[in-house]
This record gives sequence, structure tokens and C-alpha cells, in this order.
Amino acid sequence: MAEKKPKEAAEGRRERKRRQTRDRIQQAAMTLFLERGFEETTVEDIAEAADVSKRSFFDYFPSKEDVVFAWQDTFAQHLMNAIATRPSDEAAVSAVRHALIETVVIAADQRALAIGDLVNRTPALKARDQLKYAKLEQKLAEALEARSRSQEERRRMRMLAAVVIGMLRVGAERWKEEPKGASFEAFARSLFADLWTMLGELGEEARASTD
Amino acid sequence: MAEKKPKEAAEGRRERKRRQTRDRIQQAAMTLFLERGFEETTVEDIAEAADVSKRSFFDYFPSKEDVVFAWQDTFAQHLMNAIATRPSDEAAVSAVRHALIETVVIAADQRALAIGDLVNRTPALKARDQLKYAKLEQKLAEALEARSRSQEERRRMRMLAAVVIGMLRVGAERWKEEPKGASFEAFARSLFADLWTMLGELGEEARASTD
DNA sequence: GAAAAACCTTGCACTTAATGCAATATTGCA
DNA sequence: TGCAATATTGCATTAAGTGCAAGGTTTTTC
Repeated sequence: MAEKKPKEAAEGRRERKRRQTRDRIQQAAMTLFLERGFEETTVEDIAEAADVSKRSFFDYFPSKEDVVFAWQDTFAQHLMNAIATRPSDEAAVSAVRHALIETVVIAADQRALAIGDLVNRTPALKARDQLKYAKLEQKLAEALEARSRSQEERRRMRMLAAVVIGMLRVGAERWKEEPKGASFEAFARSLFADLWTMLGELGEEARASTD
Repeated sequence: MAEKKPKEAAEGRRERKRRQTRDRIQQAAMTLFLERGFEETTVEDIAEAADVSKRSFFDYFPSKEDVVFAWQDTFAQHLMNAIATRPSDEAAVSAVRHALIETVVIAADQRALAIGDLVNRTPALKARDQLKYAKLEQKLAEALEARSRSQEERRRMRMLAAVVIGMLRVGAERWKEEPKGASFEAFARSLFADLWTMLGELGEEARASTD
């Protein structure tokens, strides 16, 4: 019945096969999506290409969309790890900066960028993509809060998360206007530099506006 | 065939009737959604209640979801207006603060809050809701950029927009934890106060982190 | 004011995503 | 081996969404 039953599993042939099938479906789906587009690919096409029945497809993924985003879930996991392994006495702004740059550099390969493109030109996917940012923000906030000592600091971390993820979105947009061969890491670093500068200036300005 | 033909229209009986029908459909749909939920309401139910054919429903709205969000589009328009009417020599942070508080206070009536709730407990809607924030951010950035003189300042406005809209999202979450009778305006003001404070502190911290 | 043009509404047929169910096959284990 | 658990599939069904053509209104034109 295809539910993930946590049954003290000792990873038998069954589990392995299941993962293989899942991978095959995902592989087939992404290839087709990138070739001819998301809307233009039917679930039946995918099932065909992965050599399973249409019904089985839905046994592995709850919806067509989920295939695309299951792929991207690793990003959040990476980021959480990166944050967790920063020294615990490091300032939050510094920790998040290092962790995010590190993660982004790992995650931004050719295929990931192509998928980003696909998402961008498919309205239905675009919406869900934004949801992903929201969840990422949530997780980032939690990871940062876990590092905080005071209640005061925890509230601030929620905001920091919002600001940083906001920057990530802006960054994704700006990247498209960057020359093709540009270095991703350099780009990420300059984004953060910009962000810190602007935060300082905005803070300054805000303090000055009295009313 | 039900396309919005911009034909130098002088608002005849046709246009009027069409708008009436549209309103009727929207009214019917929102009432049903709020009564029994989004997924639990079929397009046929809506068409029935609005006394049109199912086919005609799709002549007025491209999808079921669009009924919900067509409603909310007025918010962005309001905000843009509010920004545009601020004195042009006012600091950006101050302008955006006033404009947003003003808009939020107008828009946050009983029905709007109920709809927000509906959106929140319906995954498909939640995704699109996030898209709306993204668009709002885009528009806000444009409105702010229009006020800017230097290239430098324009880049900063993109970030300010991201930060402010991020706060709006955080605010929407925090509001749910607020006591029921609380004043919306007071809440909005305290959010901004928090935001400015934190921006200053974060800016400070960022400047201190040297690497 | 009637014919023509433009537009609106509807019914019908069709495609596709998604779900439930029951039959069948495969695997893990005693 | 044989039994229990799980995987896979086919079939039927619901609901969203689209295309098309027939028939009804409104607006325009002469």
C-alpha cells in the first residue's frame, strides 16, 4: 500500500528496490519536464518512461508537482547542517552568512539552475516554489533560535531569517541578469556584502526617522 | 467569447451585467468556501449557487483558486496608492511605514481575516498566497525605486522591499498569537518598531563581523 | 427599425490529475 | 514450504479545465 511504514527497518531488498524505483520515476520525470515542459508532460508519459503503471506513480509521489520539489528538499537539509556545525559562539549574522554561501555553492549545479528555470516559466510551480522559501525561512529561524540564549535574541532571529531569505529571493532574480560565466560564489559573497551594508544604512535611517 | 476586449468601451448594459454576474459568482464562491472549505466546494456547486452554468464559471475566472485571489488584489493597489501620495522628500523607511500601516488598517476587516484563515488551512491556496507576497514585494520595490534618485539608492530599495514584505509575513503569523480583541493598528505599529530596532542591531552586528 | 456584427451563455464531448478499491504478484520470514 | 506483509496494477470514479459549435442578447450600422 506504499506508505512509509517505520517498522524498525533494517534496509532489505524491498527498501532498496523501492528507492530505486522512486529514483527512476524522478529521473524520468525531470528529464521529460526539462525536455518538453511541465504542463506538456502527462503523468502517463512519466509512468511509461519509468516503466511503472500510472497508478504506481501516485504511490511514490502524491502529485506531479511533488516530483519537482522533492528534489529540492535537500537544500534545506544542507543549510540546517551547515548552521549546526558553525561554532556556537560565532555571531549569528556571521554564521548564517558562512552557512548559506557554503550551501548555495554546493547546490547550484547545472541541473539545479535548469530546474530553477523550469519552475520560473511554469506558473503552477512558481507558486509552490515560493512556499518553499517560506518553509526554508521557518527552518532557518528555528536553527538560529536554537543557538540563541535570550528570549530577546530569539525574536530577532525570526527577523534575521526573514531578511536573509528575502535576500535569497532577490539574489535568485539578480543572478539571471548576471553575465553567463560569472562565479556563483563571488556573486553570493557580493550579495551578502550588499545586504549587510544596507541593513546598517537602513537601521541608521530608521533610527533617524523619529515619529 | 468572454474576453476582456478593450474596445473604447462606454460601459453599456452588457458591461454592467457582466460585472454583476462576476460579483455574484465571487460572492457565492467565497460564501461556500468559508462555510464548508475550499476543497469541499466544487465548481459545480458554485455555478449552481450563482445560477450560471459550470462552463460560464470558467468564462469569468480561469480557475477555482483565482476567485479567492482576485479578491485580494485590491490590497496591492491600495499600497501603491498610499506610497505614491507620500511627500516625495520623505525618507523611504518612513514613507513605507506610514503607507503600509494605513493600508493594513483599511484592509484588515472581519471578512479579510476569515479569508486569511481559509487560505492558511488549505495547502493549495497557501502556495499561491506566498506568490502574492512575491508580487507585492515586486510592486513595492518598483514604487520605492520610482522615488529614488541614485542608482545606489534604487538597489537599496529592492532590499528594503524584501525586508518589509518579510516583516509582513512574520506579522501575519504573529497576529494569530495575539489576544483576540487586540487593536490591529497598535499591533502594526509595534511590528514596525521591532523591525527598525532589529535592523539597527543587525546592522551593528554585521559591521562588527569583519571577515 | 431591421439586418448584421459582436458578444454572451450554455451544453456536450474530451483530456488529465487524483483517489478508492479489489485483484494479483512479490518479498521477507518462521 | 507456506503464511503474512507489502508492492503493483487495472478499473472505476470524481472533479478541474478546455475546445467547439449552437442558440440567444445586445449593440451597431445603414
